[in-house]
Amino acid sequence: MNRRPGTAKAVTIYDVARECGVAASTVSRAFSRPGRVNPTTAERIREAAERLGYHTNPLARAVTTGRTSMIGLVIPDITNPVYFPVIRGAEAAATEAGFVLLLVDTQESARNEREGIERALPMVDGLLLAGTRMSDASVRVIAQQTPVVVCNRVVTGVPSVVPDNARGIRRAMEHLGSLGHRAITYVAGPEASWADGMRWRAVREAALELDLRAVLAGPFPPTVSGGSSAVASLRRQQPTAVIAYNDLIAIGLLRGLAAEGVRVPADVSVVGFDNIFGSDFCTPALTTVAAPMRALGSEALTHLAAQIAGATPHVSRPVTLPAKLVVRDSTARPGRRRAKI
Amino acid sequence: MNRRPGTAKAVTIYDVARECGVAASTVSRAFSRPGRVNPTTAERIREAAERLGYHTNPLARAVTTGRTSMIGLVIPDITNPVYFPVIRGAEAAATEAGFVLLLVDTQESARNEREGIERALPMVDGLLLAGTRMSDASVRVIAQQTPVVVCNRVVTGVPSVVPDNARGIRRAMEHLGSLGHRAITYVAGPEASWADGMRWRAVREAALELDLRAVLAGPFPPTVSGGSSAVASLRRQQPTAVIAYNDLIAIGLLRGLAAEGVRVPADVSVVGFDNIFGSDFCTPALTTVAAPMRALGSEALTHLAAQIAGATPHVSRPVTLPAKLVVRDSTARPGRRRAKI
DNA sequence: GCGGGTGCCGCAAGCGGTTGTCACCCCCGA
DNA sequence: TCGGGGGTGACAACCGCTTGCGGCACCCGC
Repeated sequence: MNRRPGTAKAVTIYDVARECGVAASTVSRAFSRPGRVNPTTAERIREAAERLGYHTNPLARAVTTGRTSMIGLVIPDITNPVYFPVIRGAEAAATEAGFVLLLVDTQESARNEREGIERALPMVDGLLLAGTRMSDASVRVIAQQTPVVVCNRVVTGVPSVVPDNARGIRRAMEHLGSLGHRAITYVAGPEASWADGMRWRAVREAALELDLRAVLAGPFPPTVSGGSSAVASLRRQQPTAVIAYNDLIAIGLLRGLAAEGVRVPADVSVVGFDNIFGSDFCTPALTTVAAPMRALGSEALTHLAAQIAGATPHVSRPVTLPAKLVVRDSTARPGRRRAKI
Repeated sequence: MNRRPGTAKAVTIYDVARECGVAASTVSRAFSRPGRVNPTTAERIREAAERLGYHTNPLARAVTTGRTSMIGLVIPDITNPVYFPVIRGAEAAATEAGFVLLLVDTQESARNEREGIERALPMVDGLLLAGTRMSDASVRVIAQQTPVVVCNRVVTGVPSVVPDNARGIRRAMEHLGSLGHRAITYVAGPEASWADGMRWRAVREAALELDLRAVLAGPFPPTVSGGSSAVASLRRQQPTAVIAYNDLIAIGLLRGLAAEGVRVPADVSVVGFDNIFGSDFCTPALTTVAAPMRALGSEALTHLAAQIAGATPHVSRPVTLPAKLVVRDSTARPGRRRAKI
């Protein structure tokens, strides 16, 4: 460690060893493999280490063991509120499991993602891919090089943890159906998104089972402004109820609709997806399908840690966490349409 | 690198060296110190490295050089929307400068913060403290061990980058004053917060200069529910205008006020702080003091990188970035009070 | 033709730990 | 009393890369 002048040189196992008259290897073992060294010696070493302020250097350890105790967290857009709880969940589980998180924000770019992963790869024990934009094949390639868990998407052959969106959508459709809506428009997110395909399919299936009609609008960018811009295209379809790809779009919809004088929920009901920060204090408060994002993060990380520890990854089917419908103020019985939209 | 069975062994400088008949040290130099080796040899090496898929192992490098190319990003609460843009800014600047970010979420706990920093310390080249909860003295202690930049707070003796909150508040006070408000209540955040003290002081000073009256309410937790709970204590003071410690409190205020039938801005104007995600789509849209958080993050990281590269930290006074007032719908002329609050 | 630069590259010693191997000691049982 | 075995701890090699030092060519000028 070439510390800058003025900063003390880090204390090493050799210092500790000298201090209490044992070999460096004994010090090493005292920490990495307790039981392999006499309890009293170990105690002496531990005490000396404490006194000297010794901390084992994770980097040096990593060179020989190949294990860094770091996990790469790959996020498409750290600015997207959906990911906050998953980061938090992952962080908590990581410190719990003795790992530290390396952040890779790819800014929604596949190139950035590739480069970021490449840069992180040599220094992490595993990768947590939260909403990756890569192809299934690419993910599988990565997964062959290092332990990987995918979060919020399923890639066959790679351990995945996802919310039970189908069920959440089913609940939303039931809710809308019971309110008296006959046709539901799904306002789609980005085409490349795995989740989008999944959700649209779930909407169609639920529609079939519940004897409703499913209509597609979009795709739109999964942002507030994307949602606002969707209003125009909705004008043709005159829906009484829409389910948006996510809350960001739903909120954009709310704003765009309000700007055109369309009342929510009186004129049109809107359901969001994700229950993000803010979905409760927009106007009207958004009815939304809530996935347990925080649990998703921690669950994914726990699996990853297990896999790193040597557990064989469990890939037969994805870990599924329950999603629920949060009913708030943006849904109601269909009213007399004022044909304004 | 003890890679798990099934994964290929990483290729090293020795492989590359053998491949093109030079010594390993030459390969090393070809990458770390171009110019120190013959251009044609360097090219040959680079080409062989490419062919073999060689990537220099940052960990091994770190062992000898003591430089890891990692920067620790310490965030009190990753779930707080204020930090998203600073993370984003820091991330962008980090990759720009060839660093990677180690995330330390302290969950608002000083103990977590201490432990997290301790854990991160041996593997980072520097620390970016965004809104730390530690004491000035503790921060200075850390800063003696490793390069540190503090973001969104000033610690004397340690390089800091902060928004020009005083000026933002001044603008807000002017705005409120020109609307006709005579007394402004500051709804305080956590007492331990540096920013809170700073803001309250700025409110008082601006009040003095503008011939307004400044009133203090609080402290309250800097959360939406904290803001809601502040409504009760506001009832006594009957303010016509409040400035909240942050947008979270302001939004809570909005909701609590609405629940009691108090109209914003007709009965009371509210100004927030931070311009977080959601402050534009709450109802009414929040007038708020907007700090350039993203710039804060990137600026702080840039300074940190410079410091790591050997620049002497510039601590005489904090780097100050402009803040501005975003006027939206939550402020208006004081109306006839309905004495409901 | 020879001494002295200079440019390029190899040697080997680390950096701070980990770990396989082996020597040693002590205790126990025969 | 002696042999064997288990428990401890030391030695040294090694992980992949960096770097000080020095050797070797080659070129220049006198």
